[in-house]
Amino acid sequence: MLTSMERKRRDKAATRAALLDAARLRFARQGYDGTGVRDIAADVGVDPALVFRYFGSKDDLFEEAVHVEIPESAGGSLTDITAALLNDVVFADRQEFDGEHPLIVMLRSSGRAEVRDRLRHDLCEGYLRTFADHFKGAAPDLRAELVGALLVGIGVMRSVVASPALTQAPYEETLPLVQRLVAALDQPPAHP
Amino acid sequence: MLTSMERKRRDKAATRAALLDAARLRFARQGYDGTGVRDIAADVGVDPALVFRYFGSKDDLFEEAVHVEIPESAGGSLTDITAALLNDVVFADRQEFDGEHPLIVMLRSSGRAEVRDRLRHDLCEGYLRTFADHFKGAAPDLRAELVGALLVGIGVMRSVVASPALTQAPYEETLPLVQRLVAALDQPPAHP
DNA sequence: CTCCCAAGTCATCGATCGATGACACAAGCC
DNA sequence: GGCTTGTGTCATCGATCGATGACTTGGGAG
Repeated sequence: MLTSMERKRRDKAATRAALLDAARLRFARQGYDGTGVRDIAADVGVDPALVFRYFGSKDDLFEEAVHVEIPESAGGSLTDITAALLNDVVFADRQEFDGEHPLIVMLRSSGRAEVRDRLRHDLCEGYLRTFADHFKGAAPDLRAELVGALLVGIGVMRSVVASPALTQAPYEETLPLVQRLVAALDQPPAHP
Repeated sequence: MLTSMERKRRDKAATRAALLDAARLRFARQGYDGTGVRDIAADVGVDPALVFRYFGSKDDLFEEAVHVEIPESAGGSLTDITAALLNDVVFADRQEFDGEHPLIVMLRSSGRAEVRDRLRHDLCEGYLRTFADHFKGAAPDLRAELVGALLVGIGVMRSVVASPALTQAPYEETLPLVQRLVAALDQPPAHP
C-alpha cells in the first residue's frame, strides 16, 4: 500500500507522514503487539530502518500515531453534548484509523501500562469532565463515567465484538436511545 | 508462584491444573501476546515443554483457559436479570482471572480473530439473548446490545481504563444507576 | 560536471518467541 | 533388584522481533 502514488522518491516529510499513516492503520487493525515495524515499512515501500531514524523507536511511533487532540466540547445542553460525543467517539469516520476512534485503537493495545494511563487521562480528564460538570445531584463523577462506559462499550461492541445490531444501526437510530439513557442518568432517582 | 505449596512432585493432573491457573492469571493481566509459555511454566516451577505436552499449543491453552460456561439466566423480571448480570459480569470476583471477567480477558487479547468470534458468540448468543427476549417494542436486539455495551463498558472502565469513580464505587451504588438505565431502555420513548 | 549532504538501504546483532524430539528420572509392579 | 511406564527436563531449532551502524545513492548547489 503506497499511501500516495505520486510520492516523491526522496522526501523526508512525505515519507515520514506516509509511515505515520501506515502505522495508524496497522495499530488500529492489529494492535501494538501484533504490528511489526517491518510491516509498516513494507506498506510504504521503504526500509524498516527508516522507522527508527524518523521516530526513534516503535514506542515513540505509537505515541505519535495515536495522539489526538480532544475537541473542545461546545458548552451546550446535555443533549447537545451527548450528540456531539456520540458522533465524535463512536460514529465519526476516522479514515486514518481504519474508521475507528483512537480510544479504541489504544484499547486494542492496552497491554502496556503507559497506554492505559493515556486512555484514562484522555477519557476522564478530557471527554468526561464536561459531563461531570453538567450532572446535578449526588456522585456526578460516577454518572459521568457511566456515560463514558456506555460510549466506550458501544465502540467496543462495534469495533471489536462486531455485534450485529449495534454495528448496523445508523447514527440516527442509536442517538435517541443513548439520549434516553443519558437523560435517565441526569434525572434524580424516581421513588414512586 | 507455586499455586499450591504441597503440590506433589509428579502428578500430571495437578501440574496441568496449576499451569492452567497460572495461564489464566497471566492472560488476564498481560493479554495473549504479552504472555509467553516460559512465563507460565516459570510460575508453576516447571519446564516450558510441559505446556505443549499437556495442551498442544499456546493457542489451545488460551482456548481452554478463557473457557467459561455462561450461567443460566434466572427467568425473572428485567430488574432481576440486570442485577444478576451486573454482578456476574462486572462485580463477581473471579480470583482465577485476577478478579476480572473472562470477557475482559478476551477483550485484552482481541488481536486474534478467533477471540473476537468467541466474544461475539458468548455475549450476543449467551448473555444478551435473555434481554432481547424481555424487551418489548421496536428493535429489541439493538437495545439488548446497548445493555451489553453498558456492561462491557463498565468492565473496561474498571479493569483497563481504571477510571476512579467506577473502580471505587461498590456494587450497591452502581446497581441502582444501571437499573435506571435499563429501565429507561425498556420504556417506550417519551414524547411530551 | 562535480561535490556534498541528506535520504534511503543493507547486513547484522542479540533477544525472545513457539515448538520439537531425544533424554533423564521417579514410581509401581513383579 | 530389574524392568516398564509415564512425568518432567534439556538442548536446540527456525522464525521473528526491535534496534544499530556502516554503507550507497539521489538531487540540488556551486
